[in-house]
Amino acid sequence: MVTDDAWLDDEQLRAWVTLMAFLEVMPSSVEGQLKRDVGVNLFEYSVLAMLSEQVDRTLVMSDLAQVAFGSLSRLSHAVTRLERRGWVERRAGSGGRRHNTVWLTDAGLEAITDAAPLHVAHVRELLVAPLSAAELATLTSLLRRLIGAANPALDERLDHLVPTIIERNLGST
Amino acid sequence: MVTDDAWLDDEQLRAWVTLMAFLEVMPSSVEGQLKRDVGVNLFEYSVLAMLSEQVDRTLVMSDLAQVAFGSLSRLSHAVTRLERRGWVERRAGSGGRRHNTVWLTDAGLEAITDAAPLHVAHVRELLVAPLSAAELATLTSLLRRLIGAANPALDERLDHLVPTIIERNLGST
DNA sequence: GGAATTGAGTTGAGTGTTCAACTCAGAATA
DNA sequence: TATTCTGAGTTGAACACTCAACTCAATTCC
Repeated sequence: MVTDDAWLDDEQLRAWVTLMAFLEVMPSSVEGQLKRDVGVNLFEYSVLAMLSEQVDRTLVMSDLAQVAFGSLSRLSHAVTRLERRGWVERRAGSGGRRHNTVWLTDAGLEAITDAAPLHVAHVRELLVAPLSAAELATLTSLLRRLIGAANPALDERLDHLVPTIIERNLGST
Repeated sequence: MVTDDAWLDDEQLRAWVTLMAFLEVMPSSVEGQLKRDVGVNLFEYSVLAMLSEQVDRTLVMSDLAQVAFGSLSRLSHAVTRLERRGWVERRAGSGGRRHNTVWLTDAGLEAITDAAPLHVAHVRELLVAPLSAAELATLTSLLRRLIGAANPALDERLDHLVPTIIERNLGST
């Protein structure tokens, strides 16, 4: 049984079921908090957050899609929604019309500034508080391994992305 | 900085970004495999799988919703779709009309039987292969802690659910 | 310098999920 | 026995995401 390559043993099945539950519960908790407190979904929040960390509050569409972990199409729809609220604006990109950029408006900056502490508090409850520092580091490295198996391209991009986000973030504290 | 309760330190932020990426990549990989190979989404697959592990291939709607980690509404819509394919049927529940049950048809059993090996192979690649047995156990317990923080009710249900699924599953090998 | 190609971004249709409103049967209360 | 209440399930509208088709500008290639 244990050596049966076609099925999963107890421990593997336990892991899989737990992961299923995790994938169900984690996003819905985060989305719930953001919907209630800010009125945006997680992806829209990421878009606003990534823009706010930029000195000129501006990012090229395709770059923004990468750092927010979404497709270009998804971003385009999201930007349309955020535009309707007056939180971002589309602008012709510098250096030719080949690139479109998104700019975070003053209202958008205010929105994300108000939202961030609430969101961070929730993240602390959800991810930081339940685990010790060592456990958190362990979790991060295990998740990275799984990301690598599922999507090597994204995994490699994370090598650059994560330090970038962390570095930018230091300026905001 | 490190003691600032309003923000996240580097390691915490790294963990959060990694988790965001993980929540993006993991479901889409699983959904992709199922869509391609079986033509169902993950939730529909779970519904079929949970029914197939039942001796009478039948489950009450609300119980099925629990074990497949979805809301009753979501399940109702999913059952409608699966019904259209002839893979499940709604039946009046035993003992009064208070409970509706879902029954896995022969065609549905065949579909899940064909699908399972492909799905399991993908799970092995995604979750089992990249980690050692010890790491997998560690991951499971860390995820459980996070589930507990996000949704204590589900966490408690998992205490009963996981052994039940594992036990049923033993019969199918 | 015209034609095909490529890359960035948009759009609309189709699909699945959520949310709130609804139905309906069985229990409880009077 | 009528009335209210509760729990299970369904339904439809609103919304977000995906996917494929499309536009348009910049490049490349004869």
